[in-house]
Amino acid sequence: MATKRKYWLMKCEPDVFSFDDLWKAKKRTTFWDGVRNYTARNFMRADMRVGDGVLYYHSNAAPPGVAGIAEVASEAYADPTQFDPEDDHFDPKSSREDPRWSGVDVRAVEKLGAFVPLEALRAEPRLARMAVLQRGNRLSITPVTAAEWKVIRGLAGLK
DNA sequence: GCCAACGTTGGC
DNA sequence: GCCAACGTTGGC
Repeated sequence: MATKRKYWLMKCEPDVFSFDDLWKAKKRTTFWDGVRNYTARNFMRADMRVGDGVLYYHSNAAPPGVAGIAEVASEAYADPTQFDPEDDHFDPKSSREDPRWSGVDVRAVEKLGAFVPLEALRAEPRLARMAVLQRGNRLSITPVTAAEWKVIRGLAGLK
């Protein structure tokens, strides 16, 4: 039996790579590089599966919020930026034999009827326990429950 | 293993 | 630009 589909929220700064950028990308797909947090990395390595749903969230934006629907498009594999001394995400302590950091491919699958600002997420009682809304949360990748996924699709004008 | 210092995130 | 909250680092 296939593993149950899971859901995630992934943060990206739209000035760096917005949902529209992803939509316009080749195959609407990009490699999610630059994750340098062990919790987020472990989610990708251990828990993400191809086909999992992704809320594409714009952080450090005005306003911040959910900007699109995407999906996990590959298993986790080594993030090449960790090996590149010229890259901002270079990690001198990582090695090709035992890469410290991984990423996954992410594919845009659906545009929203309406952008869902953070303010609207906070205003929805059914989302009160959502991981990304908890105090002080800075994780770039957080789990989303199936119920939360459904509520947010509703807020976005999708069925 | 503790914990202070430091760097980063991200909303405002 | 500010700053609270957090994760990581490194001295001990």
